[in-house]
Amino acid sequence: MLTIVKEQLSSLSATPLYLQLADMIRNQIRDGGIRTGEALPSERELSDAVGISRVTVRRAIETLLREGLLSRRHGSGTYIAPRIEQPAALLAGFSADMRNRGLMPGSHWLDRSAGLPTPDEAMTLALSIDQPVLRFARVRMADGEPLAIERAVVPAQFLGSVDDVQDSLYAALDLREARPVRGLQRLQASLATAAEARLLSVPVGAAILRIERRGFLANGMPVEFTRSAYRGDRYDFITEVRELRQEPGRQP
Amino acid sequence: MLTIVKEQLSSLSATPLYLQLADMIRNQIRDGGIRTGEALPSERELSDAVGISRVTVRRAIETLLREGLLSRRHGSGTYIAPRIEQPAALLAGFSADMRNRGLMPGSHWLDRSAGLPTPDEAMTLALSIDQPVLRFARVRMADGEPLAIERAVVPAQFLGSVDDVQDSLYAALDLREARPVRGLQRLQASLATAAEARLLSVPVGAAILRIERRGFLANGMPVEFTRSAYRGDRYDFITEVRELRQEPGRQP
DNA sequence: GCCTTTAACTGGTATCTACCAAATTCCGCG
DNA sequence: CGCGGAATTTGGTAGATACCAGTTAAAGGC
Repeated sequence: MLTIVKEQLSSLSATPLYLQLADMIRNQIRDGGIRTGEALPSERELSDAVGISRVTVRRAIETLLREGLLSRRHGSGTYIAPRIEQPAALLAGFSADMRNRGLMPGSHWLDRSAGLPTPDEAMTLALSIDQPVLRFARVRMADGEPLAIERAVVPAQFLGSVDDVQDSLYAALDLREARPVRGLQRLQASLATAAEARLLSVPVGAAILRIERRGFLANGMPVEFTRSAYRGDRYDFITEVRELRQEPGRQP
Repeated sequence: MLTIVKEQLSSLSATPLYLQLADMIRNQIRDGGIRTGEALPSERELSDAVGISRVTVRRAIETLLREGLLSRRHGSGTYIAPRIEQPAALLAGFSADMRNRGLMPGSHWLDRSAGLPTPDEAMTLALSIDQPVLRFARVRMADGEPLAIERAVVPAQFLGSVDDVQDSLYAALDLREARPVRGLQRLQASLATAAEARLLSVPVGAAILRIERRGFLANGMPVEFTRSAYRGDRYDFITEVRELRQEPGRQP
């Protein structure tokens, strides 16, 4: 049973009502107040139980649908979706990714410098070849063991100097309000070169997962171009795919 | 300049108005009627140009925002997002994936049989060990060359018999209205075993991209468990990542 | 001339209302 | 008792309206 407390919603708050309601429902789902498969109260019930309009209730439900927490069936009701594991790769940087997996992130620097873009970097970052970029190359560790080599290139305009990046590139971009909200990643299986093998302490010819990521701002401007090489024996990449049109589902 | 033809919208049509409008705008963007960066007419303008309410216009725009075609700025306007390539892996089966890449899909069967699930198959498909499953194993080809080995397992309840699957597994599932709408994929780099090397005509120890996919219905029921081995030298996997909260973007 | 203020845009949230369409429930007929 | 069909309940779409909140550009004052 879902218990919605009318008094917890405030139209004076800065956050919109529909997000407040969404949070409320999300928390109750997380805290186990409602079992999976169980139905939510109908939109009309919710609406006048909480004293907000049905349209607003629907908006709240829609955000939760998009997160995959609920599923709707026309004519039947709105149900709590079965617990699903979150894909690890939700536009998280390496540090966040590792923490999600319960591992201790670490790194040591290979290179941190300013310079000019190579032709293909200029191309993918939509720069002219005289606009400076910053380069960050690190060996990334998980629980003290080398896991990946990461080489990031960022247009200098988005970061003051290379020293702004201490632990996390994304944290530094966040401060400048230049955190990417969208990314395109390319994954490929390959073999370790001699240099990579040495840095990752694996034999030459070991399996390597190469990930190339481009990060974009909301307006589409590219901010990040990162090429990584992950140890194939220690790392797997989880991703979620959906249909574009998310229509109401069926349920027996 | 965007030209919206009022007469093309019909409230009699089966598809809702907001989707009709979204299609209309989407087509004009694709056909290059409007340049990237350019602003759409304001919601109010659109609204009374087409003769539909602003709420409906907003719904149309929202679906295009989610597809990444538009970006909105509070107080400023709605803009065409810069052209972005579509991620190939949009819950497409192998055949559709290959056609997207401009390659001719093909396959030859290794196995097509009914049986009982192994313990880990039963686990991931949420079956008991006495519920029958169908197995499909194929070598997948692109333009006549072997590209991947694909082994799919589907609970028998979702397909009549193994003969229902001719070319495409997804087409067969579609007919029974059991097409997955959501999938979780796990990618890992690895090396070719002797058996794989023979089937894919690569040397033993070549780079292999292993993809494990679980497909789910809208209600969360698992319908598909597929393990594939792709040639690392011929295949790369493209994926898109987003922030959960998609808020309006900034633009200079 | 420049800077500040103000007014006129823009999208963002929220209301009430009406009706359509899919599922389910209930009831009466055979 | 079983089945079919009507009534009810659920979500889905669409409208008109009001006001709030950022942005931008024009109007005003210095």
